[in-house]
Amino acid sequence: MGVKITELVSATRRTPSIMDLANKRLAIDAFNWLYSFLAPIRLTDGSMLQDDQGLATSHLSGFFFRNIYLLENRIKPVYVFDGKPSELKRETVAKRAEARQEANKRAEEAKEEGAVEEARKYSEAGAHIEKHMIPECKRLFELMGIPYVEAPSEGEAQAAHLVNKNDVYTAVSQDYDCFLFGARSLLRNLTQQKVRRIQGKEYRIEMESYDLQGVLKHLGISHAQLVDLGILIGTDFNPGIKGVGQKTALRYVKEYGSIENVIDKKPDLAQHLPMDLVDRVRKVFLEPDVTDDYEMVERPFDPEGLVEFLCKEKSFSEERVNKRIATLQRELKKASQQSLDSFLSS
DNA sequence: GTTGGTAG
DNA sequence: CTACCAACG
Repeated sequence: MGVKITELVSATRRTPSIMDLANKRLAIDAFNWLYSFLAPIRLTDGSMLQDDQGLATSHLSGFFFRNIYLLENRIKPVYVFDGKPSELKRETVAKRAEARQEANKRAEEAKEEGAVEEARKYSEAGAHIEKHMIPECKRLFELMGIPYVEAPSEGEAQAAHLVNKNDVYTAVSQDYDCFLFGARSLLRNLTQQKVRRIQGKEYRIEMESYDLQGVLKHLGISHAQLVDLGILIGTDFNPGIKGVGQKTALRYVKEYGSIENVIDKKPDLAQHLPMDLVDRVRKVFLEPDVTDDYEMVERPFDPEGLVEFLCKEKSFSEERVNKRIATLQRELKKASQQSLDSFLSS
């Protein structure tokens, strides 16, 4: 879910075009995107797409088509996988697992009653990563020539580390947690940009880019204070204080400077926020568990291997897969010809 | 989420 | 060419 600071950062939002990302390397939070595929990529009744052995394939569909789109635009993705979750996250993880199980139970009931829309709604809420999906995603990335990095712990922390080392141009995730981990820049909504018109007005889900310096300047606080603000609202590592949202948290942090001072002035908050927990969560964000032990190996794009994997093993339509690979290769050829032309004429 | 066919 | 919608595995 991530820390809820949408309202606080919205004023600093920029909306780049996909062309701005050409030839840029991007660190993508793999689990974040994986979840984002599992809810919507389903049949009408809410069941997942699956191979002939009954294993879900929605993750492969999502990543395959999304990656083709990125490569077509000459974007260089690097996926970052989560490692071992922090001990502090255990409660959050357990709570979410429970909510998903509950949703899946309701989905089953709805399916039995023939309530298709209900079934779909609850199935989406019950979406969860299955064990087999992660090695399958990695295999897909290898076949598409896309490197990936294993984070020691949080993927977002490692992605932030890659940006701050200038190994990538930006971190990509729907969550703002990257900022708590100190990422210089964050990109959201990296999907195909489609316009829809309602009563003559154009609406689209635009890409959003933010930079940490801009956010901090706008809010008038430091990075450490942003972390405290997050802790007051609640993060994946602590529940936050009931009744304290983004506006209030910002006011507290600006007025009192730190959580210690907030608690000093409002002692009744202390029971919701023990200082030993605060210090542990601060450490998660300010001294993140990251590694320099990675390499971003770019392999060749392997069309035959992709067809073998997706179509032969995972029941994808050969026509659809081949078609998309063909248009990608056509686009890349066109792009390289254009850059050669402009080189020769300059 | 993305594709691709169909209707306007 | 756009809008809409079923299908995708």
